[in-house]
Amino acid sequence: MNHELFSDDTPLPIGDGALLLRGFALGVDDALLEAVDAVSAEAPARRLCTPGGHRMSVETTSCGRWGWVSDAAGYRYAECDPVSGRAWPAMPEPLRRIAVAAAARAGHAHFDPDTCLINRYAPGARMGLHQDRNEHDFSQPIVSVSLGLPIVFQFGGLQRSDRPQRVPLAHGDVLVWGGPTRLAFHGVLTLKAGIHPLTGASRINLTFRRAR
DNA sequence: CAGTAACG
DNA sequence: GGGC
Repeated sequence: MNHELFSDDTPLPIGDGALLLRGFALGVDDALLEAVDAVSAEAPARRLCTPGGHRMSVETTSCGRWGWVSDAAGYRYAECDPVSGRAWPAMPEPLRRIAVAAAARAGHAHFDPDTCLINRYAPGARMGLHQDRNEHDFSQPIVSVSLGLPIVFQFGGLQRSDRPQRVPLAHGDVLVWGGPTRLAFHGVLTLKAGIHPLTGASRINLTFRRAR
């Protein structure tokens, strides 16, 4: 029996222009987590507030030219970390490489991310349905890397009222969406408690985008 | 509404 | 768990 025939890396379509690359980051997971630790040492993750005044349940930091921030003034990209007043840490090469490779695998040959949002989920943390729409160029896709504990991703449509499909995500999975679904509503359900050998009691999500 | 609460 |  040739198992090569059955262990293919064919991207799984989850929508029009939206693909799940199962285990795509598995070979470089250690390097990614090491990079996340380095970024977090320079720009510690913190819980942001939404414009509506609610504290988000995830802990957020960023690297790259731009960092995603949210406060009473709204959602936006900032060149400096508002906590330190300094520029965000540079995007570590292992992070950039996996994002560019995943985008290419999904058919986006010229993805050039200038920001990586790092979200840490502890048990009980979640992310409600939302659109990534603070970027300037919607022709560039979104690349999302899952590390650590599994979670259920929700991928909806272009309207909040569209019922999202549920996609279980595991350590090493990578999602790429763009084109017709670039503005699709998405989120994740509440993280359940567990222990992952590499991340312990948490899940880490890396979201790569071209902000400008 | 990148949110919570209340309610079926 | 899903919609407002």
